[in-house]
Amino acid sequence: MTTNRAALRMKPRRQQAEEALAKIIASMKTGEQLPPEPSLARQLGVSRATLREVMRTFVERGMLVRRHGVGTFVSSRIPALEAGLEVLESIDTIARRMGLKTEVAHLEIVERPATPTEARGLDRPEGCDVLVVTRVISVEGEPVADLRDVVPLAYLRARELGDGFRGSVLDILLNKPALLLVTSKTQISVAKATEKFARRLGVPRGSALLKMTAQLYSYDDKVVAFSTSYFVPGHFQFHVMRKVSRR
Amino acid sequence: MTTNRAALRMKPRRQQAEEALAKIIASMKTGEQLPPEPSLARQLGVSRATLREVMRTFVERGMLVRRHGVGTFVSSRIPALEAGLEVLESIDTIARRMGLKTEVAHLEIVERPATPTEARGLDRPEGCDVLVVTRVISVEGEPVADLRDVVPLAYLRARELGDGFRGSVLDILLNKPALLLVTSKTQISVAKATEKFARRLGVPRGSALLKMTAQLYSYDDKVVAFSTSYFVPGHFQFHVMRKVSRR
DNA sequence: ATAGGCAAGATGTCTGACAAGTCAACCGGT
DNA sequence: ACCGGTTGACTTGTCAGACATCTTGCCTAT
Repeated sequence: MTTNRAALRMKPRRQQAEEALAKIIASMKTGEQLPPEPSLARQLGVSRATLREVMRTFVERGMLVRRHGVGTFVSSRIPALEAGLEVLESIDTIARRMGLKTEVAHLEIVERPATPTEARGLDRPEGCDVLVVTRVISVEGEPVADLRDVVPLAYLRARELGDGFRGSVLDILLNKPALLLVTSKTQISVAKATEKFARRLGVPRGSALLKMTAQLYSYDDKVVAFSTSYFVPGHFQFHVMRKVSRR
Repeated sequence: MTTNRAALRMKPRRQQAEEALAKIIASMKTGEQLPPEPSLARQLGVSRATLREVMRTFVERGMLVRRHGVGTFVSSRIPALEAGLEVLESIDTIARRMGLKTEVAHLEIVERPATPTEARGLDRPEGCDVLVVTRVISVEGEPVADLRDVVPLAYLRARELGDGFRGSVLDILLNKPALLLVTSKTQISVAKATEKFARRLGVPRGSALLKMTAQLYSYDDKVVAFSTSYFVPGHFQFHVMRKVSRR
């Protein structure tokens, strides 16, 4: 077999170098200067051209600043993405990284036709069949989020959510190699807790909730999932690193 | 004078190519394939290595997807940053782009020692002298945001805010070439309108507001400004494009 | 029909060179 | 002693060409 499976393909050298450089950056203080490109390339075992492509990604993320004729400097090490919004991750993944335990409550999994709002969010005809997963996520016993994911049946069926379902539809979608998810567009707003949400989240009725709605896009720009989340403030700290518009 | 001023320095070829490629991408449909690198490089008048660095930035932003041995494809054209959070812009700039008029009310400009909270946000000793600018921004007559910017006097003085001050401290800081601002870290949460905010923003007391606090960093990672903003929901739609964590 | 080989064409990487910017040390004239 | 320009070392920016590797589809031998 000449075609090798994606799973056991070796990492491209660029990616190896990227991880290695990330470690180097993490070990340096802010404002410190990196070694010159030629020696850094030798150190990482790649050519200067490849190294420069790698560095470009870090510049794009705002972690490195280059000054022509002077050098390359560590700008701000985004601290291993604590709960930053640049990268889409499931609450479960974030909580696990912070060493916290999550539980699922009020779990409800149904297959039914999409409502008009859901159809619009999915960019699909109204009434198309979708899988709807609703649940409340608790971290260390405290309810922190009310989540609803809507996915067309073509992408996910109810039976694929095994009994070990920990509440993350996203993690399941990410593990379907055929989908090749790329980006998510997340809208941010606020909402007041209705009677129902107040009861489910254990907060006073009318208290302010952080509301996020998101569309998950595959590489060909199809909407794979449409999700609505309500977060109880104070439990998760969301932040986003923003680039200053370049001159 | 052998050293030329930053203002009239020619754009590096990479940046020219970046802008040209952005236009090409914008003119293409999603999923469409780009020309091969060699011909694209010729078309843009740069070498393949430079073109690849440029492409890397678009890949990093999720606008291009590359498949080894196959080609490069247009993924999703982030629609010319409507009010996305990836790039830091002033409300004034956003509103102007949308063709709306802004006004400033309750403007208050004082120089005084920093409060403990402000000092912590600025990562400076408590009581250091700062410039504090507070105001309410209205768009088309409707109050939409209550803003407070805190800047150490070393970076900005009250007298630098001319009489034509349109409410954007950010735009003034961006136009100070010596600062070289790079990134901003913005925390997102919610708050309920207190008596004071309710009156200033013309909303019922206790209604939910979107709260953002941000630190503005210069290239050497000094905090140049610390700002707190309260947004009336519904007037601005904030969203953020999130990358899926790479495998 | 089908499996295997093969070649075309795409991205991935490397090498070595030169261009351009920055900074500091140096040096001559005042 | 001071000031101004020059030089040179060192950095990032860009280039050209070559080869490696991956994917795909065609084409042939079975």
